[in-house]
Amino acid sequence: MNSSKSGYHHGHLRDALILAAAALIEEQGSLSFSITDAAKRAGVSSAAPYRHFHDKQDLLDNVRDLAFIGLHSALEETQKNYRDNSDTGAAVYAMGLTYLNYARNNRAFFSLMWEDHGQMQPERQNLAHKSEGFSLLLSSVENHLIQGSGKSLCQNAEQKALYLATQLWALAHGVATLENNQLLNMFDKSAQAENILVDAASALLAGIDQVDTNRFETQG
Amino acid sequence: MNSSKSGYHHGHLRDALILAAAALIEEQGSLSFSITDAAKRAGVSSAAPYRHFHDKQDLLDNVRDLAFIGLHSALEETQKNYRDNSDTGAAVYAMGLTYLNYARNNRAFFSLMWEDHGQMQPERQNLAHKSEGFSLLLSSVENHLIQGSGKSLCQNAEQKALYLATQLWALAHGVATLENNQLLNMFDKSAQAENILVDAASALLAGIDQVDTNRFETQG
DNA sequence: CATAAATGTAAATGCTGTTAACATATATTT
DNA sequence: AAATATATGTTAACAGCATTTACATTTATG
Repeated sequence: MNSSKSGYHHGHLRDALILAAAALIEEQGSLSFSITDAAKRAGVSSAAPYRHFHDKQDLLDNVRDLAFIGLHSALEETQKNYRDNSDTGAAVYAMGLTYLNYARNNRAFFSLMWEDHGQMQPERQNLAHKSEGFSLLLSSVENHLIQGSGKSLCQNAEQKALYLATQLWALAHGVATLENNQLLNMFDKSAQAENILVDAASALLAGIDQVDTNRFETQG
Repeated sequence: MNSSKSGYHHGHLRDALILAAAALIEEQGSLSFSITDAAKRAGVSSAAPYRHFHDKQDLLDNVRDLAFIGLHSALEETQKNYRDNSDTGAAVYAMGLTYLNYARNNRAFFSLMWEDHGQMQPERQNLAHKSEGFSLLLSSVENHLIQGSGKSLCQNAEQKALYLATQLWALAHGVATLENNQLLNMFDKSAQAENILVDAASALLAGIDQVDTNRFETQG
């Protein structure tokens, strides 16, 4: 398992190519790197990658997996920091802010994670990674709802949490996406993404009991 | 100004290329059409487009303009339909739903409009089109705030409307983007994009007076 | 140790955006 | 109307790209 056993065989080419691609994406801020460049960076010829990946999309899929791991660990860290905090709402906001900050600090990765760049096959979606991140947000929301109601979750409360978490995700995703494309403060020059996200999330958490409870009552 | 004056000169090649590109984008659901295909569809050689567009991005910029016109007229139509409706909140929701429906019915256009596909120069952004659409949402929000307070907008109310409109835009954009990438009901299978958007927007409109008024009071 | 499998290389293919040299139609000037 | 400049088309070429094929070399296996 040496790095360069012979000078001919690489030893860790698969991993090296994923890291090379990730580095190129970060540096160039876009997904339009070439297989040739990634191979060059790993020190092999431009055909070598095809021994480890079916095509460029396959390589990108593996970079995407890496990106999801990064986001997931950031969310996990945030949730850990709020474990003993009695302000369960603040924990929910913090999850949203972590999402926003990840998007800001990893623009191209964030785009790669969520955007369907033309020809994504369903099998390549990797639902596991996506659901793991959402589960963390969901548990924060559930924790907050328990705190708010004074009792444990019951009846359609689980569905309520699921619905609220989806709303919060959509909100955070919109803020992060617009911010990343330099659109969010195009009109309101003084607006800050963090404020917009937290204020809107506050309204969502505050409004959940008033507005749309009926949707869940009348549904079962 | 004939369609084909001589068989050699096209007559309306510039417009024909924009329409051909738009058609290819719609058909293929992505922006990865080739100049050659667009030229072929317009009945000219693959080098002819370069007499009318500096490069492919220039052609895409013109397709984007077309897409913005489509969204703007849809929003304008919706606003017109709610002009004499006393339910000003419903008008705001309708603007969001129009945005969502445009995104659904024009996936690739929607992506082209907002996403920075790698190398967008600031000059090519066409701020006018973007701000025109936002202005329509903003006026709907202002109208709702006037209705709610019983008096006309005063003090920092304009800024409040700007801030709220930005929040609503981010929300609608997030819902539309996640929905277009088949992510929105990945976890909550029963969730409908329309419900998520309207319910969350309701909470935003309901919560604006309670939660973050202080941000505007302490700011001036 | 022989041989199969894995993993590298070089060369070729076809598609792409783009440019250069050239041809023809249209507009303008005399 | 003839001469000429400009606009707009063509064909042929270029480099860069993803990908494949034929071949070479190293590693693993019986």
